[in-house]
Amino acid sequence: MHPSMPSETERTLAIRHALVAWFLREGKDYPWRRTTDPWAILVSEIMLQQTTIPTVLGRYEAWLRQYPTPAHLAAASEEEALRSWEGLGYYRRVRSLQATAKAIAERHGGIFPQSPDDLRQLPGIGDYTSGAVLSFAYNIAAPIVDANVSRVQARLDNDPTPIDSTEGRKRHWKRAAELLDPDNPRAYNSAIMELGQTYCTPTSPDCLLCPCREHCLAENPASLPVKTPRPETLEETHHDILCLTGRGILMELQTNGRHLGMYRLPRRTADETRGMRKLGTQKYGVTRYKITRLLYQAPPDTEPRATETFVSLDALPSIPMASPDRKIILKHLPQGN
DNA sequence: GAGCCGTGGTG
DNA sequence: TCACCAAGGCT
Repeated sequence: MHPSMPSETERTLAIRHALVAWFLREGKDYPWRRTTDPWAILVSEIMLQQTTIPTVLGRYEAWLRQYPTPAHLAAASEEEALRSWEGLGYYRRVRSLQATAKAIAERHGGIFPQSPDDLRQLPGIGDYTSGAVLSFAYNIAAPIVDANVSRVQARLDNDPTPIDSTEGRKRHWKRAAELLDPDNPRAYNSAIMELGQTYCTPTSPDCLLCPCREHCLAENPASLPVKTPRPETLEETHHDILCLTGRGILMELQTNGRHLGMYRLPRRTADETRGMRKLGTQKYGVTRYKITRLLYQAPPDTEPRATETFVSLDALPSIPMASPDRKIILKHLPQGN
C-alpha cells in the first residue's frame, strides 16, 4: 500500500477519533444528555422520532415530570396519555410507549430491560431506538442509524446507494458498527448525530468547519444522500361542523384504527352543510395530504350521530384530539376558552 | 417492502 | 408560499 494512502481501517479510526474529540469539546447540552436513566432516555428517543429537537425541548421535561417512571405511565388512562402527547403527532408512539411501560412494570418486574433482544420485543422500539437506549443509557457498544447517521456516512464514503433501499440500510448499519467507538459508544453515537445536525446538514453542509473534512470523500456533499422520491401530495377538502349548545360542543369520538379514542369535529358531506353559515377555512398538512377544512356553524338542535357526543367546555381541555382540531375550536369558541 | 402516520420549523 | 425535512416503526 502507498505510504501516504491511509488504509480503510486507519481512515475509520481517524473518523471515529475526530468525531469523539469534537463532540467532547463542543457537544451540546440537552436534558436527555444529563441523565443515564433508561426511562428518561427512552422517552427522549420516542419523542425525537421524526420530530425536531426544538419541539421536543418544549415538551420533554414537563412530560417526564408527569410520568417520571414506567409505572406512572402504566397507571395513566389511555385518554390522559394521548392528551399528554397532543401536538407531538404520530400518536401511535405514545400508545406503544404506554404498552412498553406496562410490559416493564408487569413482565420485567419494573426493571428496565438491558439486552437488545428484550428491548426489541417492546412495542415501538425498533433497531434505532434499541441501539440508542443501549448506548446512551448503559454505554453499551450498540450502533445506531438514523437520518443523520446515514447522511453523514453517505457523504464520508461518497456512497450513492439510496439510504432508504434495502441495500442502503444494510450498508449503513454495517458501517455504523465499524465506525462506532467501542470504548465510548455513548459519545460516539451522540457525536455522529450531532454532526448531522450542525455541520453535515441536509441542504447546505458547512464543510469548512467540519471536524471530519480531512477524511470526507464526498465530491458533491449536498447531492448526498440519495433517497427515493417522496409520494405525491394529495389535496382533500373536509366539511366539518361546529355545534355549540348548552350541553357543550358536539365532537366525534373516533372508533377506528390510528385515531381510536381521539376526538375530532363532526364531519359532514358538502351537501349536508348546505345552508349552514360558514365560519372559516383552515389549511394544514397531514403526512402526504394537504387538507382544506371548511368549518360550518350547525344548528343547536343537531342530532348527534352514533359516535358523536356533546363535550362540556370544562372537559374540552382534557380530551385528546389532533392539533388542528384544537386550534380551530379554540379560535371559534367564545373568548377562546 | 411500499405505504402509512402529525406536526412545526425552515430556506 | 410551499416543499422539504426531522434522534422511525409497523403492517
